[in-house]
Amino acid sequence: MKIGELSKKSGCSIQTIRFYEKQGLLEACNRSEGNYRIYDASSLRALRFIKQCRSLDLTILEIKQLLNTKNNPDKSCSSVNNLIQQHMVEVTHRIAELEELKLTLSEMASACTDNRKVKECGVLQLLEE
Amino acid sequence: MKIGELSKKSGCSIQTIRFYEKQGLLEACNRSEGNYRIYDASSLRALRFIKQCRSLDLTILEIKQLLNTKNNPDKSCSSVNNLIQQHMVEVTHRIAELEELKLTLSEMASACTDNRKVKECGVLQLLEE
DNA sequence: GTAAAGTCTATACCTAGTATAGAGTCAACA
DNA sequence: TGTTGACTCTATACTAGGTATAGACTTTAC
Repeated sequence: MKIGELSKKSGCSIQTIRFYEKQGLLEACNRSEGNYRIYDASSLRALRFIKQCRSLDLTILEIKQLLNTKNNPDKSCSSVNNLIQQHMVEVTHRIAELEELKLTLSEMASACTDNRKVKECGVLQLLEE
Repeated sequence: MKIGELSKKSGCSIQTIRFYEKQGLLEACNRSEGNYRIYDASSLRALRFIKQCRSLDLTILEIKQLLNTKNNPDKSCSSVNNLIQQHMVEVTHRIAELEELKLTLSEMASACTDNRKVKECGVLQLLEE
C-alpha cells in the first residue's frame, strides 16, 4: 500500500508518517519505480505501536528505546516497566500542578464580575500583585 | 537598572527578558550610551505581571491581549473574565485527559513484573494491541 | 492526451523559551 | 595606561512533535 492508504488505516497524517521515518522510528520502507513509499501489514503494525505509545505521551526518544528493547526478546523487560512507572510519576505530578493552577484560576475568576470596567477589574488587580 | 539586575529581581532570565521585548510583551526600554538596556521600577512591575500571567499558563498572545485591555481602563473587563473562564475549561479538560492517561498507565504497569523477558513482557503486549 | 489526484523532497513555521558565538562596554586594579 | 573580568549586545541555532507549504514528479481515470 502507498502512504495515503497507510495514513487512513493508521490515523496518522502523511506528514507524520514521513516525519517518523526521518526520526528513525519507522524503518525506511521499499520504494516503487516512481519512488513512492510502499508499505505492508508490518509497517501498519509498527505505526500502530508508535501511535499507541504516543497516546501514552511517550516521547519519540522513549519510543525508540522501547523499539530497541523489543529487538532483544531474551533480555529483561525491566527497562520497559521502569519507563511506564516513571511516566506515571510524571503524569501524577503534572496533574497536581494543573489542579493547583485550576484553584488559582477559580480564585481569580471569583474576584470579578462581568459588569466592571477594566480599571476596576478584580482579575487584573490580582494579576498586578 | 541594567538587565542583569532586572533579571535577578524578576526571576526571569536575561534571555527571556530580551525575548519578551522582541515579542512585544515588554516595551522597548531606554538605552545607555553604550547601548545597554536601562530599566526602572515600572519595567519590573510589567515583567512581574507577565510572569504572573505565564504562571497561569496564559500564552504570550493572551498576555498581549490582556495588556491591550489594560490600556483601556474605561472599557468593560468582560474579555478578561472570559479569558480566565476559558482557561479554566481548558485546564479542567487537560486534567481529565491526564487522569485517563494515568489510569491506562497503571493498567499497563500491572500487566507485567520486573522479572520477565522482553518477549513475555505484559506492557509490550498491551502496546501491540 | 490530458486533467486530477497522489506522492516526492526540502524548507519554513509553531510555542516559549534556552544556548551559543563573537563582539562591544564598563569598572576596578596594578 | 593597560588589562583583566564581568557584563551586555545582536544574531543565530536549537528544543519537541509535528503541521503547512512550494514546486516538481508519478499515477490513474476518462
